[in-house]
Amino acid sequence: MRFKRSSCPITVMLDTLGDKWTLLVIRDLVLGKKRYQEFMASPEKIASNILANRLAKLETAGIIARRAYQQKPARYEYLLTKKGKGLSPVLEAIVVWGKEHYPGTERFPTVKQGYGSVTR
Amino acid sequence: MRFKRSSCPITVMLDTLGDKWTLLVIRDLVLGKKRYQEFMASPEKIASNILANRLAKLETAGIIARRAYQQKPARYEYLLTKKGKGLSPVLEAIVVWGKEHYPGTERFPTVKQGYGSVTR
DNA sequence: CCCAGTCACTTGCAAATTGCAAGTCTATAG
DNA sequence: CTATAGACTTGCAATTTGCAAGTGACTGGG
Repeated sequence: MRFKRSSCPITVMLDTLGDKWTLLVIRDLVLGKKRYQEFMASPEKIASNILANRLAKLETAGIIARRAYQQKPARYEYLLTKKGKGLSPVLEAIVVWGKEHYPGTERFPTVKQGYGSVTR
Repeated sequence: MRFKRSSCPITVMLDTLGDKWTLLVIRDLVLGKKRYQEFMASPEKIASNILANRLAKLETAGIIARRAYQQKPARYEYLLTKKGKGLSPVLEAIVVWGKEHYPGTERFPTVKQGYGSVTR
Protein backbone atom coordinates (compact mmCIF):
# COMPACT_ATOMS: atom_id res chain seq x y z
CA MET A 1 0.00 0.00 0.00
CA ARG A 2 1.09 3.54 -0.77
CA PHE A 3 0.64 6.32 1.78
CA LYS A 4 -0.05 9.96 1.12
CA ARG A 5 2.28 11.49 3.69
CA SER A 6 3.91 8.71 5.69
CA SER A 7 3.36 5.22 7.01
CA CYS A 8 2.60 6.48 10.52
CA PRO A 9 -0.83 5.18 11.57
CA ILE A 10 -1.67 8.57 13.09
CA THR A 11 -0.86 10.32 9.83
CA VAL A 12 -2.93 7.88 7.82
CA MET A 13 -5.85 8.38 10.20
CA LEU A 14 -5.54 12.17 9.89
CA ASP A 15 -5.50 11.91 6.10
CA THR A 16 -9.08 10.61 6.21
CA LEU A 17 -10.49 11.90 9.49
CA GLY A 18 -8.37 14.93 10.22
CA ASP A 19 -10.66 17.92 9.99
CA LYS A 20 -13.20 19.68 12.15
CA TRP A 21 -16.27 17.73 11.02
CA THR A 22 -15.58 14.10 10.15
CA LEU A 23 -15.19 12.82 13.70
CA LEU A 24 -18.40 14.58 14.69
CA VAL A 25 -20.32 12.61 12.08
CA ILE A 26 -18.77 9.45 13.47
CA ARG A 27 -19.70 10.55 16.98
CA ASP A 28 -23.31 10.93 15.84
CA LEU A 29 -23.24 7.47 14.29
CA VAL A 30 -21.80 5.98 17.49
CA LEU A 31 -24.57 7.70 19.42
CA GLY A 32 -27.12 5.97 17.22
CA LYS A 33 -27.96 8.55 14.58
CA LYS A 34 -28.39 7.22 11.06
CA ARG A 35 -30.07 9.78 8.84
CA TYR A 36 -29.08 12.95 7.07
CA GLN A 37 -31.50 15.13 9.00
CA GLU A 38 -30.32 13.70 12.28
CA PHE A 39 -26.74 14.70 11.50
CA MET A 40 -27.94 18.12 10.39
CA ALA A 41 -29.80 18.50 13.67
CA SER A 42 -26.68 18.24 15.83
CA PRO A 43 -25.84 21.42 17.74
CA GLU A 44 -22.64 22.09 15.77
CA LYS A 45 -24.77 22.90 12.71
CA ILE A 46 -22.80 21.27 9.94
CA ALA A 47 -23.45 22.71 6.47
CA SER A 48 -25.27 20.32 4.14
CA ASN A 49 -22.56 20.37 1.47
CA ILE A 50 -19.91 19.50 4.04
CA LEU A 51 -22.05 16.70 5.44
CA ALA A 52 -22.68 15.20 1.98
CA ASN A 53 -18.97 15.45 1.22
CA ARG A 54 -17.93 13.79 4.47
CA LEU A 55 -20.46 10.98 4.17
CA ALA A 56 -19.17 10.23 0.66
CA LYS A 57 -15.55 10.23 1.82
CA LEU A 58 -16.34 8.03 4.81
CA GLU A 59 -18.09 5.55 2.53
CA THR A 60 -15.11 5.52 0.18
CA ALA A 61 -12.84 4.93 3.16
CA GLY A 62 -14.96 1.95 4.23
CA ILE A 63 -15.87 3.51 7.56
CA ILE A 64 -19.58 3.76 6.90
CA ALA A 65 -22.03 1.98 4.61
CA ARG A 66 -24.99 3.59 2.88
CA ARG A 67 -28.21 1.62 2.70
CA ALA A 68 -31.64 2.44 1.34
CA TYR A 69 -34.29 1.96 4.00
CA GLN A 70 -37.17 2.77 1.63
CA GLN A 71 -37.93 3.27 -2.04
CA LYS A 72 -40.17 5.97 -3.47
CA PRO A 73 -38.76 8.27 -2.50
CA ALA A 74 -35.38 6.67 -2.13
CA ARG A 75 -34.13 7.32 1.37
CA TYR A 76 -30.84 6.22 2.81
CA GLU A 77 -29.35 5.60 6.17
CA TYR A 78 -25.74 5.38 7.14
CA LEU A 79 -24.24 2.71 9.33
CA LEU A 80 -20.80 2.21 10.79
CA THR A 81 -18.86 -0.68 9.36
CA LYS A 82 -16.63 -2.77 11.56
CA LYS A 83 -13.80 -0.42 10.71
CA GLY A 84 -15.98 2.52 11.72
CA LYS A 85 -17.04 0.92 14.98
CA GLY A 86 -13.37 0.42 15.72
CA LEU A 87 -13.08 4.16 16.21
CA SER A 88 -15.10 4.06 19.43
CA PRO A 89 -12.02 3.75 21.65
CA VAL A 90 -10.55 6.80 19.94
CA LEU A 91 -13.69 8.82 20.64
CA GLU A 92 -13.78 7.46 24.15
CA ALA A 93 -10.20 8.60 24.81
CA ILE A 94 -11.03 12.04 23.48
CA VAL A 95 -14.08 12.29 25.72
CA VAL A 96 -12.03 11.34 28.77
CA TRP A 97 -9.37 13.93 27.93
CA GLY A 98 -11.91 16.61 27.03
CA LYS A 99 -13.99 16.20 30.16
CA GLU A 100 -10.88 16.39 32.32
CA HIS A 101 -9.40 19.50 30.74
CA TYR A 102 -12.47 21.44 29.68
CA PRO A 103 -14.87 21.77 32.61
CA GLY A 104 -18.41 22.15 31.44
CA THR A 105 -18.11 19.76 28.52
CA GLU A 106 -20.50 16.87 28.68
CA ARG A 107 -20.80 13.60 26.82
CA PHE A 108 -23.81 13.62 24.52
CA PRO A 109 -26.58 11.10 25.19
CA THR A 110 -27.22 8.19 22.85
CA VAL A 111 -30.20 8.51 20.56
CA LYS A 112 -33.21 6.26 20.91
CA GLN A 113 -34.35 4.61 17.69
CA GLY A 114 -37.81 6.09 17.28
CA TYR A 115 -38.66 5.17 13.70
CA GLY A 116 -39.62 1.77 12.48
CA SER A 117 -43.29 2.20 13.14
CA VAL A 118 -45.17 4.56 10.86
CA THR A 119 -44.88 8.13 12.03
CA ARG A 120 -46.68 9.82 9.18
CA MET B 1 -16.93 28.75 30.04
CA ARG B 2 -18.21 29.49 26.56
CA PHE B 3 -17.81 26.99 23.73
CA LYS B 4 -17.34 27.75 20.07
CA ARG B 5 -19.59 25.10 18.61
CA SER B 6 -21.00 22.96 21.39
CA SER B 7 -20.23 21.61 24.84
CA CYS B 8 -19.36 18.18 23.48
CA PRO B 9 -15.84 17.25 24.59
CA ILE B 10 -15.09 15.84 21.13
CA THR B 11 -16.14 19.09 19.49
CA VAL B 12 -14.03 21.15 21.87
CA MET B 13 -11.04 18.91 21.19
CA LEU B 14 -11.54 19.28 17.42
CA ASP B 15 -11.74 23.06 17.78
CA THR B 16 -8.09 23.09 18.91
CA LEU B 17 -6.60 19.90 17.49
CA GLY B 18 -8.84 19.16 14.54
CA ASP B 19 -6.67 19.53 11.46
CA LYS B 20 -4.13 17.50 9.54
CA TRP B 21 -1.02 18.74 11.37
CA THR B 22 -1.58 19.51 15.04
CA LEU B 23 -1.76 15.92 16.27
CA LEU B 24 1.42 15.12 14.33
CA VAL B 25 3.30 17.78 16.27
CA ILE B 26 1.96 16.26 19.47
CA ARG B 27 2.99 12.82 18.25
CA ASP B 28 6.53 14.11 17.73
CA LEU B 29 6.56 15.60 21.22
CA VAL B 30 5.34 12.32 22.71
CA LEU B 31 8.11 10.54 20.81
CA GLY B 32 10.64 12.81 22.48
CA LYS B 33 11.23 15.55 19.92
CA LYS B 34 11.54 19.05 21.29
CA ARG B 35 13.02 21.40 18.69
CA TYR B 36 11.81 23.18 15.62
CA GLN B 37 14.19 21.40 13.28
CA GLU B 38 13.24 18.04 14.70
CA PHE B 39 9.59 18.69 13.89
CA MET B 40 10.58 19.91 10.45
CA ALA B 41 12.57 16.72 9.90
CA SER B 42 9.55 14.41 10.27
CA PRO B 43 8.65 12.54 7.08
CA GLU B 44 5.34 14.38 6.60
CA LYS B 45 7.28 17.54 5.75
CA ILE B 46 5.27 20.19 7.53
CA ALA B 47 5.71 23.71 6.13
CA SER B 48 7.52 26.06 8.49
CA ASN B 49 4.71 28.61 8.64
CA ILE B 50 2.21 25.92 9.58
CA LEU B 51 4.55 24.56 12.23
CA ALA B 52 5.10 28.00 13.79
CA ASN B 53 1.36 28.62 13.74
CA ARG B 54 0.53 25.28 15.37
CA LEU B 55 3.17 25.65 18.06
CA ALA B 56 1.77 29.07 18.94
CA LYS B 57 -1.80 27.75 19.08
CA LEU B 58 -0.78 24.76 21.18
CA GLU B 59 0.99 27.06 23.62
CA THR B 60 -2.08 29.29 23.86
CA ALA B 61 -4.19 26.19 24.47
CA GLY B 62 -1.91 25.15 27.34
CA ILE B 63 -0.94 21.91 25.66
CA ILE B 64 2.75 22.73 25.27
CA ALA B 65 5.18 25.10 26.96
CA ARG B 66 7.97 26.98 25.24
CA ARG B 67 11.27 27.27 27.08
CA ALA B 68 14.61 28.81 26.12
CA TYR B 69 17.39 26.26 26.43
CA GLN B 70 20.12 28.77 25.56
CA GLN B 71 20.68 32.50 25.11
CA LYS B 72 22.77 34.06 22.37
CA PRO B 73 21.33 33.10 20.10
CA ALA B 74 18.01 32.50 21.82
CA ARG B 75 16.88 28.96 21.11
CA TYR B 76 13.72 27.35 22.34
CA GLU B 77 12.40 23.93 22.98
CA TYR B 78 8.84 22.79 23.34
CA LEU B 79 7.55 20.51 26.04
CA LEU B 80 4.20 18.89 26.66
CA THR B 81 2.33 20.19 29.68
CA LYS B 82 0.31 17.83 31.83
CA LYS B 83 -2.67 18.60 29.61
CA GLY B 84 -0.58 17.75 26.57
CA LYS B 85 0.70 14.51 28.04
CA GLY B 86 -2.92 13.61 28.71
CA LEU B 87 -3.36 13.17 24.97
CA SER B 88 -1.19 10.03 24.91
CA PRO B 89 -4.16 7.67 25.32
CA VAL B 90 -5.83 9.37 22.37
CA LEU B 91 -2.77 8.85 20.17
CA GLU B 92 -2.45 5.32 21.46
CA ALA B 93 -6.05 4.53 20.48
CA ILE B 94 -5.44 5.97 17.03
CA VAL B 95 -2.30 3.86 16.59
CA VAL B 96 -4.17 0.70 17.56
CA TRP B 97 -6.97 1.47 15.12
CA GLY B 98 -4.62 2.55 12.35
CA LYS B 99 -2.38 -0.48 12.59
CA GLU B 100 -5.40 -2.77 12.51
CA HIS B 101 -7.09 -1.22 9.49
CA TYR B 102 -4.16 0.01 7.43
CA PRO B 103 -1.65 -2.79 6.93
CA GLY B 104 1.81 -1.45 6.43
CA THR B 105 1.50 1.42 8.88
CA GLU B 106 4.01 1.30 11.66
CA ARG B 107 4.37 3.11 14.96
CA PHE B 108 7.29 5.55 14.84
CA PRO B 109 10.21 4.95 17.21
CA THR B 110 10.87 7.26 20.14
CA VAL B 111 13.73 9.68 19.74
CA LYS B 112 16.87 9.47 21.82
CA GLN B 113 17.94 12.72 23.45
CA GLY B 114 21.31 13.28 21.81
CA TYR B 115 22.07 16.87 22.72
CA GLY B 116 23.16 18.10 26.11
CA SER B 117 26.84 17.69 25.41
CA VAL B 118 28.46 20.27 23.16
CA THR B 119 28.00 19.41 19.50
CA ARG B 120 29.57 22.50 17.98
C1' DC C 1 -55.18 18.66 -10.19
C1' DC C 2 -52.64 22.10 -7.47
C1' DC C 3 -49.90 23.54 -3.71
C1' DA C 4 -47.15 23.30 0.36
C1' DG C 5 -43.80 20.51 2.74
C1' DT C 6 -40.10 16.94 3.55
C1' DC C 7 -35.80 14.83 2.52
C1' DA C 8 -31.40 14.42 0.57
C1' DC C 9 -28.59 16.55 -1.67
C1' DT C 10 -26.18 20.40 -5.29
C1' DT C 11 -24.60 24.68 -6.80
C1' DG C 12 -22.50 29.27 -6.49
C1' DC C 13 -19.57 32.05 -4.67
C1' DA C 14 -17.01 34.78 -0.78
C1' DA C 15 -13.98 34.06 2.94
C1' DA C 16 -10.62 31.56 5.43
C1' DT C 17 -6.90 28.19 5.49
C1' DT C 18 -3.00 25.71 3.30
C1' DG C 19 1.12 24.89 0.74
C1' DC C 20 5.29 26.38 -1.34
C1' DA C 21 9.18 29.32 -1.94
C1' DA C 22 11.88 32.80 -0.46
C1' DG C 23 13.39 36.12 2.89
C1' DT C 24 14.73 37.84 7.71
C1' DC C 25 17.31 38.09 11.95
C1' DT C 26 20.68 36.67 15.38
C1' DA C 27 24.82 34.58 16.17
C1' DT C 28 28.87 31.46 15.59
C1' DA C 29 32.70 29.22 12.73
C1' DG C 30 36.41 29.60 9.55
C1' DC D 1 34.26 39.05 5.51
C1' DT D 2 31.62 34.96 4.16
C1' DA D 3 29.10 30.99 5.02
C1' DT D 4 26.02 28.40 7.82
C1' DA D 5 22.51 27.25 11.30
C1' DG D 6 18.24 27.79 13.65
C1' DA D 7 13.79 29.76 14.16
C1' DC D 8 10.76 31.92 12.23
C1' DT D 9 8.04 35.56 8.61
C1' DT D 10 6.22 37.09 4.42
C1' DG D 11 3.97 36.79 -0.09
C1' DC D 12 0.99 34.87 -2.79
C1' DA D 13 -1.49 30.90 -5.41
C1' DA D 14 -4.27 26.98 -4.71
C1' DT D 15 -7.54 24.56 -1.76
C1' DT D 16 -11.05 24.07 1.43
C1' DT D 17 -14.78 25.98 4.13
C1' DG D 18 -19.04 28.33 5.21
C1' DC D 19 -23.38 30.24 3.99
C1' DA D 20 -27.43 30.73 1.24
C1' DA D 21 -30.26 29.27 -2.10
C1' DG D 22 -31.77 25.89 -5.44
C1' DT D 23 -33.12 21.10 -7.24
C1' DG D 24 -35.64 16.79 -7.84
C1' DA D 25 -38.47 13.03 -6.05
C1' DC D 26 -42.39 12.24 -3.67
C1' DT D 27 -46.50 12.78 -0.16
C1' DG D 28 -50.56 14.57 1.98
C1' DG D 29 -54.42 17.79 1.90
C1' DG D 30 -58.03 20.56 -0.33
